[in-house]
Amino acid sequence: MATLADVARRAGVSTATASRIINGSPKPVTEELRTRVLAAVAELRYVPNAHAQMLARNNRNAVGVLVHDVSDPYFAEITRGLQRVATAHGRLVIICNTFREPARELEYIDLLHAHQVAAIVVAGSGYLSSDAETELHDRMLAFEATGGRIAVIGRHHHSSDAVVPANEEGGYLAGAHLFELGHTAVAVIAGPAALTTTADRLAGLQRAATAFGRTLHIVHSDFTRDGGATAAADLLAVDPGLTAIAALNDSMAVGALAAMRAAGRRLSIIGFDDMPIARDVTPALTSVRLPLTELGERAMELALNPPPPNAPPRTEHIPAELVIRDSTWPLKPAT
Amino acid sequence: MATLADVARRAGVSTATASRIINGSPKPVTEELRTRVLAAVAELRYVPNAHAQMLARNNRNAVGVLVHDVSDPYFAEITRGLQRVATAHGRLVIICNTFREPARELEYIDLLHAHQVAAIVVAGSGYLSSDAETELHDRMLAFEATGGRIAVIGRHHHSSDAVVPANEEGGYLAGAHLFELGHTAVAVIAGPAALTTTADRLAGLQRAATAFGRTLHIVHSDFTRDGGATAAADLLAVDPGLTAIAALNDSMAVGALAAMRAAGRRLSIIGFDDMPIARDVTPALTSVRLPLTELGERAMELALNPPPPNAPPRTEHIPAELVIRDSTWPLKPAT
DNA sequence: CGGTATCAGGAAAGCGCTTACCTAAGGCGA
DNA sequence: TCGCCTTAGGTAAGCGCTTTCCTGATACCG
Repeated sequence: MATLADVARRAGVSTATASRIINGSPKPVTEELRTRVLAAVAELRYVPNAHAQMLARNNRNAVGVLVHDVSDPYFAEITRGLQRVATAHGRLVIICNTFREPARELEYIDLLHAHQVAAIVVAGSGYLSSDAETELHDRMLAFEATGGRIAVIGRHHHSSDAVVPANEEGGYLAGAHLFELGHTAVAVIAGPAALTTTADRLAGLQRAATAFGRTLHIVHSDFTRDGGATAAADLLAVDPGLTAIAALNDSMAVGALAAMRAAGRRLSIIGFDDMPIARDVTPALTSVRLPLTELGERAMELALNPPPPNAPPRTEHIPAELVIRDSTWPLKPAT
Repeated sequence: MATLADVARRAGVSTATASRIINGSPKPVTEELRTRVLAAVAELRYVPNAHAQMLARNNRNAVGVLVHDVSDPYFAEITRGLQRVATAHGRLVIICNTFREPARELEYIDLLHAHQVAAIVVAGSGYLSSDAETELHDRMLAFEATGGRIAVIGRHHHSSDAVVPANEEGGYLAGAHLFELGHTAVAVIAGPAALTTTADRLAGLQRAATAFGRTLHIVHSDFTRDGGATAAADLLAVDPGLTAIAALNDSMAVGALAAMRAAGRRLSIIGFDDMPIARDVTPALTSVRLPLTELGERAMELALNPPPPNAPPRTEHIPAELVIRDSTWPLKPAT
């Protein structure tokens, strides 16, 4: 591994000069030396050691991202947004996949901290009052105390900058839509009860139910397609009178659609997030749209642009929007 | 930012001792000091500086991954596999999104090199004989020359370890399937002509066409859902006699399905990759399955387990498999 | 009781870079 | 001609760690 010293020796200059030339420092240098050094760099295939640079310069250039699972389209979409703006700022992005294990989140926060990242974006639902969650919060504070920046997406930490998707409002939108169509027997396929995202969306749905004087049949699943399919199958078996289902994300809605097809039933169904798949299933899925990529972009912007000193944490609300397609229709009075 | 020296001072020991205790070195230390140091660590919220550690230890622990686009389900799936085994080995994964720009690939290779990663996995199709491609190859060699390991997925570099999906065979499978069903007027919606993946899959299709004494109508698109939709719409307009379409990935197949629906036409259609969405569209998509997650896992294993010295590069072939669903059917003779 | 083996802990030399500071050589005006 | 300011380049002090080697103290042996 060629070092700067090798380059300097080969070019017959000091490491100081070599360093200046390679980094294009403002210090003037004769053309002669410049070409010699650059030639040495090329011949030795010299690549500077980033760790040494970080250490010497003491600047932070990378940013870390914590996601539950990159291969989940929900996070993939968010990640895309995060990466777009990070790249635009010339930042290296380190993506950490927690595989939905809270313990891994803690590990990764420290790891990113150790790697001197400039900022950490924590994406994805938090857990309702768990030990891991407060522990995480602690570490986030510790990281911020050392000058690092934190932005969270959809978490309920009110000490860091946050972009918060309108989960509750979205839930309301979904519920209101179904009730306005005349449905009375509606079930909700929710995500894991421990997640704040589940809780928030559910709260909105409940608010709609109350407003319309209705009740909801709630079951919990796991936000996956197959989980949604199973939940829907159970629901159809247990509650034959059901006319509509609200799934708390599109993956589960798609699963539910498959289950309904398998059971030969047709219920109105509404999803959440409006992921790309929504328009390609049959019937095309009505969904509560959340601009995922934008969520990521906003969060990265918060993370990268430090707020004025001693300002309170910034919060950016991202509205939800109902996208009506073919999977919901008015309930016809029983014939 | 607390340093080791701070911890040592606070615990009243030397940095050497502090370092040993924190890293659990085998050197024996009195319980007394151990607790003092650990207490200092906790009080100061000390997190070691990973850059300094890298520099001092001179070991490489991270691994880099180059993908065209994480949010593309194809790469998301591969990335998942990569990450699973990297995490199992306790490695930090740095994912670099090239946004399909060859120039960015070069940049990132150097960046990962500079960051002293232990290995780089280059995922995703290469370009047929472009300058950027040979340049990339050069840099890969330079990286390997410094002791770094490289594994490529589906690229035609025969100097590094590689896992190669059976693109050609898969193409043949797709073609043979369509021809066996009696289709004669079949079109192919290919990816960008410059990509090796396109070329390989196409070659297999051509081989099948030759074997069955048929010809193919080929159009190039961009591997995206909307690109596929546009291409299919054009195809339907230009060539009304078409009875089957082979799309070179599932995204385009899904788009084609949508275009056909819009045009009120029903042709047999076959996709490629068997991504999760394939079973959820209507009709469920027949597809040439490539185990994407496994592709990623294999590649990371190659990258992490160095081969015996001076052995030739290893190549792992991953077979393709035809998954027949509802989107392909026998051609009924025109009535 | 001297000598050596054992042990806990510290001093200090790097790891590869950046950069503040210094030096030597010209160039200039007076 | 002298003194001083540029200018081009070098010297060396870190950045925060790890680790080799060393020291002083204690234990153990004959």
